[in-house]
Amino acid sequence: MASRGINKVILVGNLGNDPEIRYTANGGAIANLSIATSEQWKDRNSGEMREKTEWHRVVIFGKLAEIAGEYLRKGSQVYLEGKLQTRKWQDQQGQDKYTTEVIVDINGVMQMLGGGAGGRSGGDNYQQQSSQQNYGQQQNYGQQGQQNQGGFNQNQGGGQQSAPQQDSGFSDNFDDDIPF
Amino acid sequence: MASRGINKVILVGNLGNDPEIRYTANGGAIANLSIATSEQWKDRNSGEMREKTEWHRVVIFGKLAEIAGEYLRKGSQVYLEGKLQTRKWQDQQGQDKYTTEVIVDINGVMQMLGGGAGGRSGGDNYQQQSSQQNYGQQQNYGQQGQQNQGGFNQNQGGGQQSAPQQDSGFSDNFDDDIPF
Amino acid sequence: MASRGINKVILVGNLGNDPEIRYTANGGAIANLSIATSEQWKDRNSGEMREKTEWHRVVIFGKLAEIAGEYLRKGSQVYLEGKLQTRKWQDQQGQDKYTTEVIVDINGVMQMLGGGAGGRSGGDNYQQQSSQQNYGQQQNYGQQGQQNQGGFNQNQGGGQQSAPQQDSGFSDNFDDDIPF
Amino acid sequence: MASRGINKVILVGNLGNDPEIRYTANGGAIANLSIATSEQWKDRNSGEMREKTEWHRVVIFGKLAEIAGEYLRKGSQVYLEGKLQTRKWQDQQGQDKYTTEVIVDINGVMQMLGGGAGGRSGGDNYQQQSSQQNYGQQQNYGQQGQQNQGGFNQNQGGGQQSAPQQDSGFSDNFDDDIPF
DNA sequence: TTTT
DNA sequence: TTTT
Repeated sequence: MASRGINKVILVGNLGNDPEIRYTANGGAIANLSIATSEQWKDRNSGEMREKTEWHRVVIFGKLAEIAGEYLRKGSQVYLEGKLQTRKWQDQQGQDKYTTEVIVDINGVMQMLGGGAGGRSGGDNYQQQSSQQNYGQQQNYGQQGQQNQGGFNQNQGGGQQSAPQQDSGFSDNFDDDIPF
Repeated sequence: MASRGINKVILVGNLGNDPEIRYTANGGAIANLSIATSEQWKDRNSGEMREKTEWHRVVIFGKLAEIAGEYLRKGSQVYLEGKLQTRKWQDQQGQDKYTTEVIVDINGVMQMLGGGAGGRSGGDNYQQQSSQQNYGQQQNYGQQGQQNQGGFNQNQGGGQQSAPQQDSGFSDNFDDDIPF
Repeated sequence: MASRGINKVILVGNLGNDPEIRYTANGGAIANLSIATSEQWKDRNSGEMREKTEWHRVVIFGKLAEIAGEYLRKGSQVYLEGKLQTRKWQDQQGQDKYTTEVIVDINGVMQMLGGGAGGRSGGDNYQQQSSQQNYGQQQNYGQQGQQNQGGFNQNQGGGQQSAPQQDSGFSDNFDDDIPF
Repeated sequence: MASRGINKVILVGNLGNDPEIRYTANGGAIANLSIATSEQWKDRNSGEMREKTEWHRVVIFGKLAEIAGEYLRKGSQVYLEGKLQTRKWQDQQGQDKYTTEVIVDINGVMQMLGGGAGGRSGGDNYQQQSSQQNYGQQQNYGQQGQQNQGGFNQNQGGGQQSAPQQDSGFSDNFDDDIPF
């Protein structure tokens, strides 16, 4: 997982809608969130307060996606840490379009924050651990040996299926299942 | 304000106590916060969940300190962005002691988050300096106008006194007023 | 400048091209950068190393834009801190297009890093506004004149005492004082 | 690895000395770094430039520690991402002492940056992956005991399939594959 | 103790 | 289009 560069996004905002959850052929969860952050300032001419809201498209993978689907609702406040990714696609007219999203994958962080409309108050922070490229490796986490058994798979869900499934999902069916 | 290096801390946590507010001779506010962040994990041997709480000493200056004093309470959840700073001091026995704090000054960010015990739900994000007054400008950039006159002082409080006061406080009475 | 939410991007990457600099009618500088970050990983099936590069559109305002134009070149490595912003525009066919950019404005941070193709090694970190030590400078913000018209130029380089003083230091003596 | 709160430190700075590397009984590497970040500003009274350097104690675990030991030198510039941790200890007089460190563990990030005195220019970013299961371990680092004795070696280099495989890739072919 |  |  060596990389040249840092590509990090940190958002604290509220969901504009309930999360949209879908699954890859391999059972990996993917959650799409629309997150609002807003800024207010006093207009220098009118002296009135103005506000601008920025909407962020967030795509969450794996266990975090499941948690998002279960606990986040329209209005929920959430902390998210991910990376920027731009994907190209064609609309119905065959026109090239580009969409930039915040990807919260196995390296990302999600923390539910209190006070959202639909959210549970308080909230836990989940970190998927390990990195996107390591999927294959995570697969075996806790499978043998003593150490850390119960490590990843427990965090990630049931019977060490979760991460692996997801991984397969990503590598095998990525093109078909995920629209970016 | 050129600098070599980046020194940034980002915390999301809860106050262990009400903020302690004090003022410099020049009226600048200083807030001391004790912030808890905690981590949970499953012990690999026992399989039990374990938890560790880390306590952070946070020192906030200026307008943000005033806001902290007014709106944050024991239990409040808050987002903070500041920098690390270690100061040396002597205890009563003349022993050297070092304390590392997270400094949230004019470059820092504070955002109250919903759901804290004492906190107001929801919460606004305050950034001490500059900034958002200029957002309108960015949109208009190049359009001019007299915009943002009164910029900083408006952000910082009344009659452009705030930041200046604070500034004086820091430069003139720093040694006397602030114990680090 | 209260806001609900945090919208923060941190990038460390290399410029794909020389910065493109332009100026507003009021003399405010704007720099457009194309920044690459890349990830490498070992493919779990083939065992081969794979790499994916992400390109980021970065727009820098004000004094930082001037510094970028002067010191950054194709290949330079840079640390950037800004916010996400998506703008809508129409192409020649009148089709709606959306572009997401990383905005490095008066709240942003830029630090040149050593080792880039075109960059000088070493490098200083510039933060557009103030910092704790700059209190005195901020002091005068908005106090007189048409300051800050034209977006950033006044905050950052105009005739004021405050930030400008500091800025003058940078803009006037940059070549002499700063070794990169 | 659920947690309440975010505890994140981001540093870009230079090493004041060569890294100090040690190993746990289980072969896990631990690197201690002393990292400088500095700020400059123009004194508002004297008009002179002033500078303040902050020194950060950084403790790196696991594979990243090995890489630090191999590639970082006094003067090297590095990007680090970790968490704050304060530990209590007694000096020879039995006095309680507290030391706050930046912990770069399996959730941390390290990226070597170009231009350092001892560093090779360029540099790759390493992310250890995986997570908080290791927190308990960090407490024991170097002391051994049973838990995570060896710190990360199990996660990162022991007999497991998962992460270790990946790690092997890096440790075995590092010199050949990675050009820094 | 670094770096500029 | 960068970098390694």
